[in-house]
Amino acid sequence: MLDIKQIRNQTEQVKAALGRRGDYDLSSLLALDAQQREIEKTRSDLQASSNEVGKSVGQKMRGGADPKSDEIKALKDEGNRLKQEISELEPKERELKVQIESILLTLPNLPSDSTPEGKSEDDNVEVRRWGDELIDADKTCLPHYEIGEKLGIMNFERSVKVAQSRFVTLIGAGAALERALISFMLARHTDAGYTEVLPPILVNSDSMQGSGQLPKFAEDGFKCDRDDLWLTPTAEVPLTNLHREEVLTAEQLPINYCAYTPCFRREAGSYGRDTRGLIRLHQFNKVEMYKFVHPDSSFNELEKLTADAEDVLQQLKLPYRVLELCTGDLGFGATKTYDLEVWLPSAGKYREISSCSNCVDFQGRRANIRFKESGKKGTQYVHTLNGSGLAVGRTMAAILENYQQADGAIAVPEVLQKYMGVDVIK
RNA sequence: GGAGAGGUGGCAGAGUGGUCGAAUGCGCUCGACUUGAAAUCGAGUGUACCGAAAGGUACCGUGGGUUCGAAUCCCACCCUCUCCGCCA
Repeated sequence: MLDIKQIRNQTEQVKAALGRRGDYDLSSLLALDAQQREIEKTRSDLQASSNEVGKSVGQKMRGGADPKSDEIKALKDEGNRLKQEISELEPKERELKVQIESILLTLPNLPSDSTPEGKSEDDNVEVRRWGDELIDADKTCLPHYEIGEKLGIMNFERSVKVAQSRFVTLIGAGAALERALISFMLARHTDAGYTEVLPPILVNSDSMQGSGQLPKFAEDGFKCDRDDLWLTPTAEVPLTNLHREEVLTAEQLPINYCAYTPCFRREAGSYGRDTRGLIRLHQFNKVEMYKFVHPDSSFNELEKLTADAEDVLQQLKLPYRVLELCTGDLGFGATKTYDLEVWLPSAGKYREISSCSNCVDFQGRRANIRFKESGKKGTQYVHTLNGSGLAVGRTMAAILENYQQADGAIAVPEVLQKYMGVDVIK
């Protein structure tokens, strides 16, 4: 959520920054805000008078005044009159606040100054590449889902029977490889100083709003209606909300979490895309990294977070590139994002496998997560960052394709061998 | 799911209609005493919004109601705990 004060006081800057992402009209928001403030001022003055009246009645009564005296009666009448006036303003003020809030909740975060200009993913800027492509795109290279089905380690058809399309069942070495990847990633991150968390994966609507999924993206989520619970689309949701409505101390920061969770997405609006394989499923596994940090360090922390995600790919010796997202492709809550794309030889292109974002105070304000610096008055919102480290299914896809051997077997990446207990899948 | 108890400041805990944003204790900060520390003593110590400031408003789980006035009374809801039932 954006800061209404900033919108009010630095309107032109906010407009310009939002304008880089799309078309946003702030005039009605500002008008509502001005109205609300005026009503609030009037109401709180009336309230002060009313409190005065109440106090003086109390004083006189204790002083032995007759409750039926004209003096007391006059005060009560005055109190009633004020109450009447206040009660007329209150609903208006409340309504205005609701309207303002609902507009604020739909405004995306402001892009950072360094975020490149652009309309779509085509305008993202490549920052660097890493690794040699193990397999030439020219060479006959099977897509991961064909490899998987041939080896009997994944099954899509039966998953349709069990659930529906866009689900997978992993079997034998496939299931073991997925588990090995999760363990390996978590081990890597905990070594790097992240605390492992296994959070609830059903989350309530307040949590979904706190991290930015609601109200705007309700269509993307799976919901258990009877209970006001949603299946988490990403561990970012429970991790953000772990500290919702809290005031942390500056000494507690930074807080670094990593978490493995299944993730659930409807993938509405992507019916034709990536219909086969592990790339776009309704349910997938992900290891997420998450940071709560001091505002001074969040951009620096984004570089570290991205490096921690890259480290997983490097350990697995998977070629990848790093993109900085342009204004048109930036996620709703993010101010600056690096995407990691892994090389998929069957497609002859790089595919997103991680997204690392600095949300600055956007989620902190939404979820009311603050911190206090000793000696300083008041509180500040924490900055939050999230990054996949990594999407597990897509990592498996990359491994199957990049590590396939001439005989159709899959070499197990060295760092996974101790988790798998074998060095080849055939 | 059934029965009962309860939700008050960082924590513990008092407060059952008025001067209560809230006693007291602990914690924390500053000061005094001390060679230093402990102990002791003194002062201070919530958050948000409005305001240049003085100051004002709101907040005692949440939302409504009664009243001139609500932490306190009434209604609804939420949550937590204990016991029973069910259960990985």
